[in-house]
Amino acid sequence: MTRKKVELTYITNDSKRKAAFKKRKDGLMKKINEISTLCGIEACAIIYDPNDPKPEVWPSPCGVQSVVSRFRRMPEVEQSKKMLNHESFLRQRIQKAQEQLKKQINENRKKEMTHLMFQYLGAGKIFDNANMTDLNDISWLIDQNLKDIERKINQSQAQEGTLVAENGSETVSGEKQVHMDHDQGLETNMDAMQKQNWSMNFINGGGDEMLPFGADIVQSGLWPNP
Amino acid sequence: MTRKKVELTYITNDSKRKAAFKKRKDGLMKKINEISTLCGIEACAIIYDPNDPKPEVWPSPCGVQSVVSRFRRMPEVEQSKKMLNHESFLRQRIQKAQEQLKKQINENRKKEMTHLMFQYLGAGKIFDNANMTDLNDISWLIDQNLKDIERKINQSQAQEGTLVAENGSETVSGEKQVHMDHDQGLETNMDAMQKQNWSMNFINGGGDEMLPFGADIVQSGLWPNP
DNA sequence: TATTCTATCTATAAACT
DNA sequence: TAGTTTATAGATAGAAT
Repeated sequence: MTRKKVELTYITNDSKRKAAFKKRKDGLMKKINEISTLCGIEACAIIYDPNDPKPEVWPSPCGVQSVVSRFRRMPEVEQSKKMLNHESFLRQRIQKAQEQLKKQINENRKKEMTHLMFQYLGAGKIFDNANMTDLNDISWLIDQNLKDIERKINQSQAQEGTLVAENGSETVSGEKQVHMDHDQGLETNMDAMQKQNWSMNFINGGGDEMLPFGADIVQSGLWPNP
Repeated sequence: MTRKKVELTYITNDSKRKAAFKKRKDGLMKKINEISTLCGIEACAIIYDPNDPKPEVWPSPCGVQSVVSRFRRMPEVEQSKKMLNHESFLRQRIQKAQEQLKKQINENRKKEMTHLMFQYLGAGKIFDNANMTDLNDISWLIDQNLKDIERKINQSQAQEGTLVAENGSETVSGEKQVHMDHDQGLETNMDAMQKQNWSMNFINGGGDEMLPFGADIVQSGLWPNP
């Protein structure tokens, strides 16, 4: 019952294509009207229905003539300079997709390492049979988590500063406090999955800096070079 | 915290307008690309950023030239014939809005009358101090409801036809049955609102014929005539 | 200022009339 | 076939970075 994600290819079914055309043409016209009004810019669109020799245009035949002649007045060289044509449009989209993919790979790696980290911690084992890359990443991950906790503690201390001072005690160093918590965590026998959940929570809640790994995977031939 | 419904007027705030322009231009280009691919049609768009003498075009300068020259080859008279220009575009939108308004007014009237009807029924009063129009509408409403119930009874009888015949008894007339139910309903002391809910349920569930009232209200000067 | 994020609005595919 | 309805995919305003 879930609507599909619209595959971007020619719709072969005649009636469906016709229906889609009508809807999308209307939507497009609405959008052009909106951007023109909202942003006060000149724009036009021309759309040909293959079953009809007369095109649909916006904003009006005269408006189109005006925009088109302005377009034609410009020398060919200028035209192709900074313009967004079909090719650069596709480049743009590919680049965006690459960036998204990169992010996703990074996210996946992060989760993987978090999982691995707590497997080790939960089992009370030492990191001896993990490979070098994993160890580096886990190390980085732990550092990030610590920094995150420090940041949060500093924040809450800033908020409760007056309260602490009234008790007459010195403010404890955020960093020391954190390391103690972390070490204690190593000794408990909490279920690994629970820990992971907790971990994911504060990772997602805190800053989401880019991990240092997996950043160049997408450059290795899957996509054409821009 | 709720996002506003975007008022369709020029955005005066410079940075907001610029941001909106970028987003909407990208969206528009994506849409043109999609309709062109999905429906296999020729189309082009030209958009001028006032801060940049070079327009953004789709699908490419050459593609635009091609579509534009095809457009220009057509005699002026033909151009303005069946085309959707700015004016007819606005007409279309106004007409749509009018139809929606008409529907909404009708819906409101329907609910109002249903409410009124059950106020009377619930209080066990006669319809003596209601005005003529209300009485007509309530009457129509009741008729519709009765027809709806008959239809449903006929349907279920058609389904259970064999079962009834096996019991050796004659099938009771749907209409008679209905009237009895309705009369009994008049004598009970059910809470009026409960009845209304019940009423709304079967009204919405059944056929939603147009009520005979309120249909011409929007014609009385609020909107320009198409 | 530009980019990213997210809550919300809008477009529209699919089902139904 | 064309219009209507409904639920989801997609666009985007406003906030955060």
